Amino acid sequence: MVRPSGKEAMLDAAEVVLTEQGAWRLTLDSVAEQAQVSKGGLLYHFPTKRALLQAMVARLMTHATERRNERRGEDADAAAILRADVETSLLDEERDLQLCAGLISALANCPHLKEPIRSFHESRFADLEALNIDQNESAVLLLAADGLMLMETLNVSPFTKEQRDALVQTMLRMAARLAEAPVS
Amino acid sequence: MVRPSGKEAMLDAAEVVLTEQGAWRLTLDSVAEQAQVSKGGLLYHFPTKRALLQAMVARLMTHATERRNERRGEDADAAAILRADVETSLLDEERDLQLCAGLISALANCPHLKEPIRSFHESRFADLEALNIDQNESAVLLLAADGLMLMETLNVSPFTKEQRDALVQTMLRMAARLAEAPVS
DNA sequence: GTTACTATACCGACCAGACGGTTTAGTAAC
DNA sequence: GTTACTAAACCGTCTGGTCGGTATAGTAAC
Repeated sequence: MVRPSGKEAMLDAAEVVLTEQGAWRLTLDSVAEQAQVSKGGLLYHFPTKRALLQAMVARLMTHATERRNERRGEDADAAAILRADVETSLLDEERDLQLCAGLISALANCPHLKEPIRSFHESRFADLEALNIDQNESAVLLLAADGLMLMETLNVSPFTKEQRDALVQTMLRMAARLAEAPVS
Repeated sequence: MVRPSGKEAMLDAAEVVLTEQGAWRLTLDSVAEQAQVSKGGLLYHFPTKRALLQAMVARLMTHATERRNERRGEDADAAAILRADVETSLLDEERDLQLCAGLISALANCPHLKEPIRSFHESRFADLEALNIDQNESAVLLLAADGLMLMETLNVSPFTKEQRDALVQTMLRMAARLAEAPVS
């Protein structure tokens, strides 16, 4: 039987456990079970739990960056980029929300593992500088999208579906307005 | 000696542990130690850990609501209310940030304990309805403040101090503009 | 004023289970 | 022989929770 270097499969399994069972059940045993691998096999590739978490964050941020770049396209103008960034923040799939929620608590006690996440956001906001639009107001708009996403992730969003839809429409309208306005 | 009904002192202790040691160290033992009480004494007042968490959330939300109402004052106009809400979101004390971060992970695995938090936010946004300003744009502004706060809480904020200051100024400027603009 | 009882508040030893991690012995493909 | 595992026992630690007991204060009959 061909072994496709089970590392990726193990990371997949860890994501499944994280989304379906939460951060408190993300144990070496449960990840190994989900990956249909022995605990020893798991620890062969990730010598500590921290190493596993680190690899998970790295892969997730790589994927997030790829997805963002996809959605932006190649030669997009300011309006398209702003809109893409707002839309990318507003994770629509339940799985992504749960994954994000899981990550937040899984990484709560090892702050320096969150550096890739911080740096991901840094590049997001840095990209606004090249855009000939009001950077601060644009950043506020992106922050609002992030805020809504985080509230939903943490399950404390107070909005009904209708209210949420209206908010998203408003954000997209504001994005268009910002892209057209002159730099202040 | 007057007995101050140790319950409040125990909740104080739990907050200290949460801010200073994080959610993973928020154990019955460490709370009892911090409160200078035996574990049995702690469990006498809070029969389960969940009950302790619930009491913590309840007290924190009560305090948060009080603080928000204080900052708003009595007969504030739309501009003052918007500004107060933005400023209240942007927790400036390190302790509040850590407390919030701790809560987030402490409550990660018991979602229904977060209902008081959701309801706190609900009332925040519902108050915008009485204000004769654009509700959606105002909500977007508040969300941006929440987004910045949550990023700082989760320790993934990509902004320098100068960038953050500029963002806050921009939010306050947007608040003033919104309060003056007619309802769309 | 002693005895009997109750309620409140608390102590601290103990327990069963889970967890991260180690170790050992073995397998099987290349 | 190296790489990539399996299987299972095991260790030390920590955790939430239980349980029997204790200290103090108050009540009230006698």
